[in-house]
Amino acid sequence: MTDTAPRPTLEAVAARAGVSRATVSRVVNGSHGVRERLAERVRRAVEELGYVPNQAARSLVTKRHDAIAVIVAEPETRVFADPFFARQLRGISKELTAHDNQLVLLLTEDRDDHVRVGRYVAGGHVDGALVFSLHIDDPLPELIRQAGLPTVYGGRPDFSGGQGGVVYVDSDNRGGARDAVRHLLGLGRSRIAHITGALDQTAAVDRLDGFRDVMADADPRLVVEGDFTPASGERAMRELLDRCPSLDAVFAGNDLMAAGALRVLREHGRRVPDDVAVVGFDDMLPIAEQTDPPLTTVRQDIEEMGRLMARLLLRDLDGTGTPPEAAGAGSDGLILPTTLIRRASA
Amino acid sequence: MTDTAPRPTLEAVAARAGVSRATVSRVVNGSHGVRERLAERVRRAVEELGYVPNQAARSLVTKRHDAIAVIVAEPETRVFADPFFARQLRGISKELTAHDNQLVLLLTEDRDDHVRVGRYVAGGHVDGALVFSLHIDDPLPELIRQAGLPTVYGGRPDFSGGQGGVVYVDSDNRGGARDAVRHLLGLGRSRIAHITGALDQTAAVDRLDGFRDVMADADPRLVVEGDFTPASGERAMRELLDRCPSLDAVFAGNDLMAAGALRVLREHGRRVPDDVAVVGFDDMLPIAEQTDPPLTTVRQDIEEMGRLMARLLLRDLDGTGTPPEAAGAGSDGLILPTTLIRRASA
DNA sequence: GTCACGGGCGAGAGCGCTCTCGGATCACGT
DNA sequence: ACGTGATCCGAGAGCGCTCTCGCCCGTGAC
Repeated sequence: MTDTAPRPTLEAVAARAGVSRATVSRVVNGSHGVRERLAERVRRAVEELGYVPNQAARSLVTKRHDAIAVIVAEPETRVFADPFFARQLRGISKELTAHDNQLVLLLTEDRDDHVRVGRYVAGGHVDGALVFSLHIDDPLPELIRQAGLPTVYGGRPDFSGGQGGVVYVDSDNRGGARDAVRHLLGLGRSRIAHITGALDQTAAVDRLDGFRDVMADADPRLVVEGDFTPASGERAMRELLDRCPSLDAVFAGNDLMAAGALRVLREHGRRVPDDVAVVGFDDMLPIAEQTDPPLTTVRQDIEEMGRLMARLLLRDLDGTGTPPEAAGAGSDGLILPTTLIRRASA
Repeated sequence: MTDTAPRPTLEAVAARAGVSRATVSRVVNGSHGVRERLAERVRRAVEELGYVPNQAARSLVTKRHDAIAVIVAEPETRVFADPFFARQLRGISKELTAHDNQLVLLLTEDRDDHVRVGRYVAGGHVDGALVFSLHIDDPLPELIRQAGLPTVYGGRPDFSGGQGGVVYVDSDNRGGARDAVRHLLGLGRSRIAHITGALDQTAAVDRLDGFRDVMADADPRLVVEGDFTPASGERAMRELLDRCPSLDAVFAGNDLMAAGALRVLREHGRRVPDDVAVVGFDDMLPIAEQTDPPLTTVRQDIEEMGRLMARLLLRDLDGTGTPPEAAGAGSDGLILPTTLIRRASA
C-alpha cells in the first residue's frame, strides 16, 4: 500500500504561491476579485502540489455536500428483472456528474432499511434525494418529507403529498396505453383484452386507465390482473382464453407478461398476430426483440427520465429560492411521452 | 418547505445532558469508560434532541469517510443488457450498509470520465473502491493504483497489477465452461461448437479456455467469436452451420448469444435439443427461462460476488494492518463456483 | 496635493467533531 | 488518615476549509 502521503492543504498551496489561504480559496472556487497575475501563480501552485480540496472541510462550513441520494425501494422483483434501473441510473449519473455532484446509492428491501435510510437522509449527509418507491404502503416518503429534504420521485407516487404537492417524473403510461389500444383498434380488432400489472403500482393503474379511456364499454371479463411477471402473463392469458375465446387482441401491462401471453397463445394454437394481436409495454430489451414474433410495444425513454429527475432536483438545489413544490401549482408531475414501436406481434 | 431547523450539535447535547462534548462523543461512538448513569443521560438527550452526528465534521478529523466508491467502467452495452449489474450492486449494498458504509456510485463511459473518476478517488473522498472494469485498454486501474486506494476488482482484471498483485472476485468461468462442455459430452454429443464472448474481456477468454480444456483437439472451425450480444450469437451460429453442418451441440459464451443461436437453429429447421443441444452461460433471467426451449446454462451467484467484494474491501479497511495485497501471495483472486442449471435445451 | 472611494487581499474566527492530556474522583490497602 | 492506582471526565487544541471584516493601496475628482 502506498504510504498515504499527507495530501497538501490550502495552507500549503498558499505558502507556495506566496499568498493567503483566502486568496487560494477564491481562486479554487472560481470567484472573482483576484488579479490575474496572482491567480495564475495560485493555479500553478495547485498544479504542482496536486492539490485537491478536502470535501469534508468544505462541507463543514458550506453545509452543502454536492451529493444526492438515489433511493430505490424495491423488494427484489422488478429492479432485477429488467434493466430499467440501470438505465435510469445512467441518466441520473450523467446529469449529476455534469454538475459535480456525487451519487449515493441506497437500496432498500424491508421496513428496517427504510428507517435506516430515513435516518440517513435526515442526517443531512446529502443535499437532496431521488426516490423510486413504487409500492403503496411505503413509509419512506413520509420520513423524507419530515426531514424536509428536497426530493424528486421517479414514477407517480401514490400519495398526494400534503400541502405542497410532490415533484415527480413519469412516463405517459396512460397515453401510451391509449396509443397501444388505438393501434389495435386500427388493426381492425374489436375484442381487445388487457392484462394489468400489479395494481398496487401506479404505473399499472395508469395503464389500465388508459385502456379504459379507449375501451370504455369493454366487457369487464376482458381485463385480468397480473403482477408484471411472465408467469402472471401466462396465467392471465389462460384465464382470458377460457373466459372469452373470441378475443382478437391483447394489450399486456408490460413486455414480460406479453412474452408469457405469447407462449400461451402459441400453446393454444392461436397465431400471432393473425388470430390474436399482442402489444406490450416498456420495450424492454432484449426481451421485446427476442420474442416470437418480436413484440410490438410502447417504449418509454428511461434514461431521459433519470436525467430529468436529476435536472429537476439540481435546479431546485441551485436556485436558492423556489423549492420545487412552490415552482408550479400543486403536485408537479413531469410526464414524458411514449412511442409505439411496431414489430411483428401487432 | 420545512424551514431547515438547525440540527443540534454535540455541544447542544452536552449542554442538555450536563456533560462535556467529549463525554457525549464517547457515548455516541460507543466507547467505554463512561459510567452507565451518565451514558444513559446522554442517550436520552440525544434522543430528545434528535441528534445525528455531522459526518463532515467527523471525517475532517478521523480521515475516514465510511464511504466506498463503486466504479463501473462500461461503455453502455453489457451493463444495460442484463441485470447483473443490479444484482451485484444489491450484494454490495447489503454488505456495505451492514457495516454503515455509504455506496458512492460512479458510472463511466469514456476516457474523460475515467480521468474525472481518477481525480475523484485520488481526492480522498472515499475509503476504498470496488471496480468493474472489463475492458483491456482501461486506464482506470493504473490511476487508482497511483492513488494508493484500497481496491477490489469485480472479475479477473487483464493486468497483473505490478508488484503487489490485485485483489479480485470472479466466477469460475473456466470451470463453469468445462462443466457445460462435459455435460454436452455426457449427452453423447461429440461435434461441440463454441461461440465466444468478446475476447477483450477476461470472462470470455476464461470460458474459451474452459472449452478448450475439455475439447483440446476440437476442430478450430468449431470456435467462432461473438461479442455477447444476441445478434452476434445469430451471426456466429449461421457461420458455424455453414462451416460444420454436422455439429450436434453449441456452448455459447452467454445466454444472450445462446438465444440468438436458438433462433437461427430453428430457422434452419434444426430441433433443439434433438438435433443440436445448446448450453448458455450466466443464467440470466428472465431470458434463460423464456427461450424456446428453456435454456440449459451455467449459473453464477452474482449477488454473492458483490457481497464478497465488499466484504474483502471492508476487511482490508478495518484491519488496520494487512492490506489485501499482502494478505495472500501475489495476485489474490477469489473464485466463486458456478452451477449447471439443466433445462430443456441440453 | 489632498481626500474620498473602491477593489484586491490578508487576518482571523469558526463550522462540528475527535482525541490527547491532565485533573478530579473513588476504592482500596496500609 | 494517607498514599496509590485506576477510572472517569472535561478542557482545549486542531482537522482544512470558507467568509466576513477591515486594511491597504491605487485611482480620480477637486
